[in-house]
Amino acid sequence: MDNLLNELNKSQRDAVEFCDGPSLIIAGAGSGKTRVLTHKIAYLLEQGLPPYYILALTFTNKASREMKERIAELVGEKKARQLWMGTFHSIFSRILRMEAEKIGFTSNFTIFDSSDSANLIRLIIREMELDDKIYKANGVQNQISRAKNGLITPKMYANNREIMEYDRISKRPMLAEIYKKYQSRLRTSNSMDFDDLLMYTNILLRDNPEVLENYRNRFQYILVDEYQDTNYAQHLIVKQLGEAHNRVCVVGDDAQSIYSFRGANIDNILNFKNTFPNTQTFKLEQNYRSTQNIVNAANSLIKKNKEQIFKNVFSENEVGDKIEVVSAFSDFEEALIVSNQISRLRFDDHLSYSDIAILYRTNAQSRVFEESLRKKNIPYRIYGGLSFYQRKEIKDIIAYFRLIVNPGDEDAFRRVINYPARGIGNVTVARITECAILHNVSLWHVLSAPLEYGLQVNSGISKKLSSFLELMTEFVVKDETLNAFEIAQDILTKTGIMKEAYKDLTPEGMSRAQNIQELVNAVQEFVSIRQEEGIEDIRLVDFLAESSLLTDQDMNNDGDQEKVSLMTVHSAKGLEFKHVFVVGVEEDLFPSSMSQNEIRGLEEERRLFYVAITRAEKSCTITYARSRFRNGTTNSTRPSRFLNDIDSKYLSMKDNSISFENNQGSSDGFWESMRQRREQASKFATPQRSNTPNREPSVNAKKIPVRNEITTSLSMSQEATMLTEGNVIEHERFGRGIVTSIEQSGGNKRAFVEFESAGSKQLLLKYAKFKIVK
DNA sequence: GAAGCCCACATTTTT
DNA sequence: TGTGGGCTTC
Repeated sequence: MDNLLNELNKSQRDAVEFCDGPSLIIAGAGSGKTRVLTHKIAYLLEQGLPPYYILALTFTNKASREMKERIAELVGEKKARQLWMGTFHSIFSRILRMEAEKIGFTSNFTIFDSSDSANLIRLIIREMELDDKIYKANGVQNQISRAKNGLITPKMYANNREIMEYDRISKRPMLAEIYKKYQSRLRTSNSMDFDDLLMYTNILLRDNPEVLENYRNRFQYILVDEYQDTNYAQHLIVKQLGEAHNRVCVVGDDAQSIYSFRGANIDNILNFKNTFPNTQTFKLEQNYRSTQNIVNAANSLIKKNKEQIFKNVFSENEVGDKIEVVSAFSDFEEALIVSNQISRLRFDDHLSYSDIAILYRTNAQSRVFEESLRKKNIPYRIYGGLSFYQRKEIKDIIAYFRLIVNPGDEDAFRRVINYPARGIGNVTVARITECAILHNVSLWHVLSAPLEYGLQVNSGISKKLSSFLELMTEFVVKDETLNAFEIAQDILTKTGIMKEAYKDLTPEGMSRAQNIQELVNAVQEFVSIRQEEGIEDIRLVDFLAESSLLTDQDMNNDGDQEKVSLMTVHSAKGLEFKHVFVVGVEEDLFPSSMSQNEIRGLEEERRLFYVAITRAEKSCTITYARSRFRNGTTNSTRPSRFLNDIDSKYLSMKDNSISFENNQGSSDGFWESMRQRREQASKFATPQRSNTPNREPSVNAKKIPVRNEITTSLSMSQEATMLTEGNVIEHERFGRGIVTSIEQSGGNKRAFVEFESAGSKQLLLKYAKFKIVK
């Protein structure tokens, strides 16, 4: 245990050791927040608290995975695995599945992602014959989401005079009705959207005291990461579960709260002390990540915000270079300057490409950088954009999975019924929908008993419908016995999707086929990982439950390759790079024009800028352009007010002719800045080298190499039969490890292996993929 | 039912 | 500019 605490500084140790009441850990950027959380959990375990009594909540799967791994290193794989650790959404969807009947769902409910729910909302707006210029699907979705995050049910919405008045004034009086219909359609579908997972958890805990009591007792210690990003629904869950025993520890940094547009409420962290009386506050103020200059510059910026918890973040690292501020003539030149400087950083400062990031405010800005990087043969990777699970071909296949697991799923039904084309058109689907709404049943019900629900279609269509029903029923039946991988393969062949995908030889078609193959691989991997761990019965429903909460960030991002990272500032949160370029730092872009109306919006933008700068370890360059191509036209732009917020002693501004007050600037100033800009550009220019490594331009889309087909054989391999205690093996995923014991139970032979890097695992030998090394 | 055309539109997006 | 949705046409 000494060991455990010795790795921490004084304030980190204090935070870890305090376990007997509510605590709030304000963790400045780069102050070792994850370290504290993981060590705290390890400390609790060493104090004798069983792992299954600890609830640890994060916002991303990635964060929870990383934390689990680090805890496993401290206390061993077995204990780490027994923790209740995951994202809010995954933990509570698990609980909701167990308690589904109590809230009128069944445990196989499916989850609508944002585009699924936008589709349904769009459909409802059309069915209600409302003007979709006034009722825009995205806007309505946002409004509904905000209501749900605030735990306002459709009924409460309609009964809330203030909201109704607001909707009336903003000429959207039917919002309450749309919300009501949307929610009832989801229910008929036995489906929930992301926000429902939190809202229904609250409803479950509110209406079922015995359930609340049960989980209150179970979760004897609750930890929450990134508390500044919680919304009301999440806050209330933590409050309800935590207030019985009061052992709640939340970690966060109010200065990094950047998700208010998703319902995050910074007040949750600002007022945490009021929610849990006698809260002990700990502040982690030493930044281990960045140079003094970067930390000081960021401090001087964030000081301009009114609403914040006082803290004094400092660095004892080297002083470091000043932040360089570079002005470019246009967005194209900005990209050129940045890519030139990247070459210089690599060849002169010996940075690896993966040490470098380009951060921007909006995704649309990535394009010019892509082009200039490609021209210079600099490998890069773009984060964000369309994620794997959002691609049409993937969504369509997942829709089959969803419909089989949960035939009520309306969105899945719509996607699948005419894919691949089987002659069932919109008119027919509309008729089915009508019947379904009339009888308040799912589309699937109508399909299964068309006569009973009075579905009027001609005999040709009727035949097509019944053969579709037959096909789906076959899958549903098979799903009872086949595992997820087997049924997935069956679906792809029986529907002809696979055949069709491989027929298309256009580049897009081939990329689609590759994505489908990748999905198949993902299902296979999902099954085989669990089989190796000794779980035998892995169903489609399990795959779906997990994959519907995954995002692109969770996919194995083909290693830490030598690539420059391009991403929005939002998605850079939590990451760090040796050198960071913050680009497009202009008025109306950063801060965004949309968020300048209210002070709170502007403060959030400033926090966002703070997040951007504090990603940098060694050095940081801020760039802005004087003109920018946006939405089809070129506009002149001015430097961001945020540049003025940073104390100039931490900046090296090459272009001192810029006047922040005077937007236009004198023509002298303009030409002066042009001249300096030229100097700047030539300073960064590196002569083109013919022997640039990594010639291959990196591909923007996430194309994951197709793995070789792995044949899953059910009999043990030669290797497996020969395996004995003391053998060293090389496992496909876990790497090298030594066999500590072999156990025979039932028909299954298991090996307990201590891996060099992956920790101790037990492998079921008939599935495990490895080679004996000695 | 599918392709093609036109039009409106355009932050950020952990789940 | 470039994308996605909806409408029209064959």
